[in-house]
Amino acid sequence: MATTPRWEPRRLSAVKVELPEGVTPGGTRGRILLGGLQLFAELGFHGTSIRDLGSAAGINSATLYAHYPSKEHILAELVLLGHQAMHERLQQAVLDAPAGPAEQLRALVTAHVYVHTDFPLLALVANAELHALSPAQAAPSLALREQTQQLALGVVQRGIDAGVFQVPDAYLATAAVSAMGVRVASWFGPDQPYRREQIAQSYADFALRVVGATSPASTSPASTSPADKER
Amino acid sequence: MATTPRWEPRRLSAVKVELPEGVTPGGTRGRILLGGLQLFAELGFHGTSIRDLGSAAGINSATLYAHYPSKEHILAELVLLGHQAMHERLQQAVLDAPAGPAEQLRALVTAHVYVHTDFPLLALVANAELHALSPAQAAPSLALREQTQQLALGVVQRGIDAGVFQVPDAYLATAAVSAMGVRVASWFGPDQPYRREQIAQSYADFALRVVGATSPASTSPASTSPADKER
DNA sequence: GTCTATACACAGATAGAC
DNA sequence: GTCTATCTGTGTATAGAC
Repeated sequence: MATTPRWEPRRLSAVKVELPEGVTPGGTRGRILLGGLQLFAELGFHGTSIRDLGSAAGINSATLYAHYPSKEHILAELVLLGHQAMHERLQQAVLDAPAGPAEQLRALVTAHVYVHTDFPLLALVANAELHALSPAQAAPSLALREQTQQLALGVVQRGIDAGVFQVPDAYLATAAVSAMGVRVASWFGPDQPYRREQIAQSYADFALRVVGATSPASTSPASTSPADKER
Repeated sequence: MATTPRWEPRRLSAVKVELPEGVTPGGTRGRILLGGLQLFAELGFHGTSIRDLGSAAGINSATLYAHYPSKEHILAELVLLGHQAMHERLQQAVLDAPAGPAEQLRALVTAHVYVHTDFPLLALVANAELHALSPAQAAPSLALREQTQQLALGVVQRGIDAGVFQVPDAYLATAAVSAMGVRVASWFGPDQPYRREQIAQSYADFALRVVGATSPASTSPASTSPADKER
């Protein structure tokens, strides 16, 4: 058999297909982008054909080329949007937070979780399909990623330097905290019992515990319980 | 341009391409499996052609079909090997550990990190390419995955029930701890300054902090620093 | 901008000789 | 088991009419 039927199990729950406010282009270009978001998240870049993309956007595959010069350009735009949204929100979170390292880390992790709960498809595509881009197309996103990582690393390092975080290595702690949030995009959805606020608060508590925050800026040492338990 | 040249940036550091002891078949079949491990990790299942697989194994692409009935079967074997290795090692770690929840969680996280540092390619393929398998081919791996998750969840829950873990929700804590280890496969390699033992110990410390272990079974509250710092 | 039609490289897989 | 040669569908992308 030479064909590849589409029996692949869904990679994500039934999540709303949407992009951050104000960045979705209007008209056909917007529909192409949203279709690409869903398909790339579900089947991967190489698993998605331009005919798939055309169908999802309600147009013939040839019409795609009136809007994007290649399939790769569609992915590149999505990956960049994802990295921009991440960087903007984390940077704003730190800017809006009180001055202490604990408060800033809490703000950072909260925003990190929210990006992954609010735009799980975009986060997944930006992370998992970045490797399918050419170096030139990936470069802007990689630069943003580096900046975002430095932002988080800086918060942790300043907490250590100030003596309010008790953790031997800033990088390992940052990597661990970052990993927690990234993974949320893989399981968050309407078919599980946790609300976004609850996950964000719990994960912020976890992060402060990981870095060994002496007087955690937590609302309570235990947060809340899930809306309903079925796990 | 209708062709797709292979300029994709590498998804992983230059890691040794190997499978757990005793599971690599001999001869050509083994070379096919190892070649598939490298290629699927680097380019993804859909990004790898059967001609790529043949070249990597040093044979003609047609010869593949004397060993596997389809390209998908090669991936299926790799994904299953990955899930088996994970489940066996985590189960053994818990069995070998002292009885307390803190000691068991430490053993679990240590083993979890080691699987990801010792077989990062296999862990990546098992996690990231599982979705490319048909439901029938994915089923055994999904069953193992479920068992492994229950193993970890059980350790955390027993710690909570025994009153030695102080965390409001077992599932969120387990998901967070699991995420930390999974991500290690994406950055561990010879080009970074951390040794596997150091990561494992730090992450076990992090895990005990996340669950709020009262008297942590840690060797020290601070573990060690990296061999050399360049992060 | 959108379509139909099509070009042409490559995909997975098979036939049959050795 | 391994090869050469080949089948056939699908891939990305383009040409040209409307």
